[in-house]
Amino acid sequence: MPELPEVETVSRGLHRLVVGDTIEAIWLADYPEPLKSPAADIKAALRGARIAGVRRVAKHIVVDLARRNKIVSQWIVHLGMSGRLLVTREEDDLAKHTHAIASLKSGRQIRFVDPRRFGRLSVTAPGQEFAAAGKEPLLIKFDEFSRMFRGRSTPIKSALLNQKLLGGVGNIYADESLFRAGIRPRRWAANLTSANMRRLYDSLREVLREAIAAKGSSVSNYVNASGESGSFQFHHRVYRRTGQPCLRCKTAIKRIVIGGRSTHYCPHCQK
DNA sequence: AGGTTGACCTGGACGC
DNA sequence: TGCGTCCAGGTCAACC
Repeated sequence: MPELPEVETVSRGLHRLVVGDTIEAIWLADYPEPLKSPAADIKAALRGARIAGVRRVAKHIVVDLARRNKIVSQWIVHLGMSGRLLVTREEDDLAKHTHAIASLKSGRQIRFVDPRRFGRLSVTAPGQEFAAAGKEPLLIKFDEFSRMFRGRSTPIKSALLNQKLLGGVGNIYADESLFRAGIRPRRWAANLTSANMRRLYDSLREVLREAIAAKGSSVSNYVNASGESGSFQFHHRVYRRTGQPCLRCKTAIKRIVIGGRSTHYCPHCQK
């Protein structure tokens, strides 16, 4: 479900709601799937820790945990396809598929809910884990962006989704940025001209910024930490618009499969 | 080593 | 109502 703009929205909301609060207790469901770290490690890292901040790295939510004013560990949440991280009151009804609950000193709770169980929870030492991760699309310079895709024998759509290259781009924003750049998703990354690269770089950053401003896309159940939907789904130009007229030229939007992922594009506007 | 595929899950939409 | 099929915002391990 969540790509960079949705994870950014959840992180900001969580930060606003819980920064400075202290985790008093942690409950983990009695099965291992969502846990990338041993349950005992997660409990030990969270219990008694103060939340120094919440931020986003690629598609990960990182909760900085402090003891005696020093950040000593990071709680890392990946939402997978269907994960939600919600700040609730203690007495609020428990959603089905709630896998973890952190109870806060303020009386509220952070709940991790994830029907499909593709999401993951882990804890690491500060600074670890992300050294080898992909570059942030909103921070990377054009030269490096361009160099990253040069010589790759794979469709540009697949390269955009490769989290070892860029971190945070998923299926919606890959399709939307390729539409804005006028590039066919099946074009090989290696065959893009530098003008193509420039348009893709600008389009990707533009669509991500607009989506963050709209608090993300809610195509099925995505909600932020307060349970509110985003609105960027109303601004999608190709994603899940198969058969509908292109907003620029009226040609029917096509759906194909690239790397096992649904891919939407305009056969007239994208070359 | 880089690239591709299928497995991992639940649930909603749709057709019969 | 029910049953089958297809689809869904993402990764990974296992293959070539």
